[in-house]
Amino acid sequence: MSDEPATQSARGTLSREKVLLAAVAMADAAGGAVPSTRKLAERLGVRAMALYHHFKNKDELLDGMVDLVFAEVELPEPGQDWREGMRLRAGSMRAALNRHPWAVGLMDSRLDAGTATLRHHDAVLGCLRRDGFSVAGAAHSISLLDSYVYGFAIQEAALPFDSAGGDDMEELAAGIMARAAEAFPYLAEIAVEHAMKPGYAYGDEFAIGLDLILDGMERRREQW
Amino acid sequence: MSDEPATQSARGTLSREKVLLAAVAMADAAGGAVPSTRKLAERLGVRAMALYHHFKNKDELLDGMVDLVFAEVELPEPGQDWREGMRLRAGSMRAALNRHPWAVGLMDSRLDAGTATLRHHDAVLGCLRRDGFSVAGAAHSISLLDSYVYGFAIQEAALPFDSAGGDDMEELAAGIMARAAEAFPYLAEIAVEHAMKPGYAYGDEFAIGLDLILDGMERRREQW
DNA sequence: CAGGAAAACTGTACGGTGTACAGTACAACC
DNA sequence: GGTTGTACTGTACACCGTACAGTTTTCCTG
Repeated sequence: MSDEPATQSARGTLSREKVLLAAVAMADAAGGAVPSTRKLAERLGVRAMALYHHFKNKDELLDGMVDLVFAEVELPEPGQDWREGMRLRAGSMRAALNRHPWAVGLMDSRLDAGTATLRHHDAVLGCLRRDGFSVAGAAHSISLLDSYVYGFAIQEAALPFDSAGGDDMEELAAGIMARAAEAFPYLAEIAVEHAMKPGYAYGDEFAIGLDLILDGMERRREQW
Repeated sequence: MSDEPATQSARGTLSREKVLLAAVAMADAAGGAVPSTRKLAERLGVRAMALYHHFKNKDELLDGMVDLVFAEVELPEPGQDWREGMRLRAGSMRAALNRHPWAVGLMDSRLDAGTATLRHHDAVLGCLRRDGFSVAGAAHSISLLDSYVYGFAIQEAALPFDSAGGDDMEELAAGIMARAAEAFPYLAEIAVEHAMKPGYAYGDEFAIGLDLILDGMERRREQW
């Protein structure tokens, strides 16, 4: 609706990068949904099929979008202590997945890693290897850390309320618990005594779990 | 194609449970994709719109499918040691997500937990609470364990080769590394010295990470 | 047993999706 | 200045979820 190509040609208006940036912006705005090819094209002032000159198919476009998310993640700097480096990049990765929640649902079906993704993993591996982790130890560490970060992002995305806190949740918990009554006593307990407490925010759990993992890595660093 | 309703009515052929079982079976068979309403209906000898008498919309059907996956997970038994209970249910959950890989991609958008899901979480919480974890400690533990299991399942699902091992991967790693050349030295190192070793299977990482987490929980059990 | 209401199905249709295929117009090069 | 390749457009297809309006069949009630 914005700027139609009218009858003129729109040659030169498109490029891989411009398409990806627009797609990410639209997905962010839409909350959790990747735009359709037609909507994306319209935003770019172009017809849907024009996209297929820059991407083999939609899946390749999704690959590119996910790679853009990885490109946003802060990587550990060369001289940095492994523990601080891991904490920073885990937090940065989580933040990126919170900014782009649509990426979480895409990750399980992405087969081709982009170059930003490869650079990301290479940097993380390097930080560990340079600080005394063996090859196997670094592999264990990355599998564990990535699983934790992705899984935490899934759970935050699935939360029906804002994980930063607020009292939207009290009514929700109350509703669930009313339905489930006393059939699930431990769930009721945790809802009442933990999640409904004033200062509660699920997002705070991230650092707690991450610290446990980093402690365990520290302890195993030499033996792995 | 199998048994069309011809001209007669197909009354009584449907029920929530039958629909869900068929949907899960079809999704499993298809690998990673949930069936369309039409395909699902055809398999049940019914027309697509008949499904909407048992489910408000497709999302509610997906909720039910995910709940069925949770129902398959073995729960810790009442008298069981927390550590053994957690290990068993984590392994069982991972196995269920491997059997039903389509569920992994659904989890980030499920807002309404089914009763099997609630029972699942209640049982896990109970196992921890009965063995000395505080309410907060149990909350930390569950957040961490669930994140790890879901995240690991994501990574297994995203793997372009079978995580149980095999040499499909050598060619793949070779291909990637040929493209990436020496731009990613640490990635190259881990590919050659770790992932391409004869006995390697990514799935083995699961137990290693899980043990680290359980150790950390043990250490924090009293102080949390 | 009659009749009417509720429940479980069918038929059709609408707007949306990804994308195959065949133009068409412009840019660049011999 | 013609040829060739590239980047776009137009049209069309099969498929998707589902709204809405029948059509049966069953079951409850008088």
